[in-house]
Amino acid sequence: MTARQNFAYNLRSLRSTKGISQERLADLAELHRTYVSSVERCERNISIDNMEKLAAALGVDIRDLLQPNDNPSDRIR
Amino acid sequence: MTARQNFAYNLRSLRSTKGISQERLADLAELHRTYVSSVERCERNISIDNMEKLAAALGVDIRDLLQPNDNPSDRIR
DNA sequence: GTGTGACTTCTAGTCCGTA
DNA sequence: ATACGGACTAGAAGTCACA
Repeated sequence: MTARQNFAYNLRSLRSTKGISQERLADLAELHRTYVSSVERCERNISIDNMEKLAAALGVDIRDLLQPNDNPSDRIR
Repeated sequence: MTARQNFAYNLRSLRSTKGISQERLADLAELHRTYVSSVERCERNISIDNMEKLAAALGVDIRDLLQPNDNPSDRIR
């Protein structure tokens, strides 16, 4: 369970809870749609500035996106 | 008070509380001494992987390094 | 022990497309 | 609405010499 995996999982989870699309989130955070997609798929080593942008776009604290969770898919890796 | 500023401040603060040098921390985290220095001075837009390395080296949770604080120097900026 | 500028290598991040 | 690929540019990673 890396920080990156937690971030990816929480991002997707929070985003869909709020009912917004990757595209919309990307716009709000001023990032590219495909980039948000790759972050959620845990492919990217995101920087702190962009983590903050995404957190702000979702209206949460950056630490909320780093909260440990035990999503099954992470355990597989 | 950006996430970056919080991280920088907490890193330095926690590190010196533990009484270890930048050099020692860098070794523990497998990063370069001058890189740690520049992160503490808020010059670098550090990535999540390196944040995790530093947190692990200090024996704390990554979220502890993102805790908001009201250090005076940040207010000046 | 730390700060800093300069530098190269590597990847983050964008933009175009297809499915 | 999302995944994924290729090609590209911006910027982070990583190192060094010197103060």
